[in-house]
Amino acid sequence: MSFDKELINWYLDNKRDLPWRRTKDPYQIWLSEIILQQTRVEQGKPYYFKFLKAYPNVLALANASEEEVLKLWQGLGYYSRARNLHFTAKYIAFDLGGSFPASYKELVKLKGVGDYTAAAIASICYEEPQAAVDGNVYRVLARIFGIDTPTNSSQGIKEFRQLAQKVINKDEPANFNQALIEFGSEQCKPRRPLCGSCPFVTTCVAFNQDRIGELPVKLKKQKIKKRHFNYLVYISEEGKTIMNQRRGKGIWEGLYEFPLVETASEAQLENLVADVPAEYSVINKEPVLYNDLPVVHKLSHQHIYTKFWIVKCDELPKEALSLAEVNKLPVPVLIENFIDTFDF
DNA sequence: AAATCGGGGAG
DNA sequence: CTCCCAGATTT
Repeated sequence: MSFDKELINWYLDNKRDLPWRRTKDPYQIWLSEIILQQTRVEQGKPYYFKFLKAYPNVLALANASEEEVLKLWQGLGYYSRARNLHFTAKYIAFDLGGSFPASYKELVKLKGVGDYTAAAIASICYEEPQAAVDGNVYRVLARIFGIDTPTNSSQGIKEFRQLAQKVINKDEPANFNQALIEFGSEQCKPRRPLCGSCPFVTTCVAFNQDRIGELPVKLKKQKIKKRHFNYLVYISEEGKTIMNQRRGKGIWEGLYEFPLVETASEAQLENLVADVPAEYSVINKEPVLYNDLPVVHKLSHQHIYTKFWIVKCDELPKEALSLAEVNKLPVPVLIENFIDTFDF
């Protein structure tokens, strides 16, 4: 039997009952695909339910505020996804009259929708034969067809997409694409794949050449940078504090945090006070270090060593917020964890 | 072409 | 600890 039909048969016998597999509504498929970018299914599920409940359709999402969307996205990471999701919802609702783009060519123009996501939506919702190549697909194709081009190189991206496009089943691209992804996730797993029950074991190049552990090939990852964050947690007598929104490029764009003083190395009280910006001159008492050991917040490309400094003061500017107001703001997990453990 | 952007689970 | 997850965008 041909590769595509064998794969689809495997899928029909083994596919999981996932919530977004019960619909072909482009809004719901789009939402699920954005949430699942670089995100495990089990991590994304609760967010999919939350978003669908809060925003049942694209107009509801379009009518929300960006801050509200970011708050719902809090904890999922890669927050540009949430901002692009909201931007695109407004574009579809208000500029396209609420009707979703219905082809790969149009879908890929949407902000936050790249090659993979456009192909996924086009195939699942409209049965357009466009290969959706994600991390799972790279792994399956690299092993079965014995391809050692690095999957994250320009060559590899082009080569794997061409191969996927060549072997796709054009009669049922929705099933084929999801089958390839599901197969990579559940059968041809990164470590210890289930070769003993694999329908392609006789033809799989990697298995027959004993190269399962070598494929797929990925280029080395970048070095992790260390950063030192000092958060000034102001507390007024009426229990209010100061929060700022992160602007510009960089991590956590659009999220809120306490006034931040970043230092080149771990700060001590003496060199910290000298670095406190003038706009926080309301300080009338010295910062008191809350955590003796810096909290290490580990991201995929940087480690953030964090010290929280408590600054008790008589009064704060009008923009100071109560704890109830703080809890409505979207914040990074690092800040959320602090707020949860600190007794205001 | 390479860097950047989160957080968490698995081994 | 390392790897990687239903990738996209910017530099």
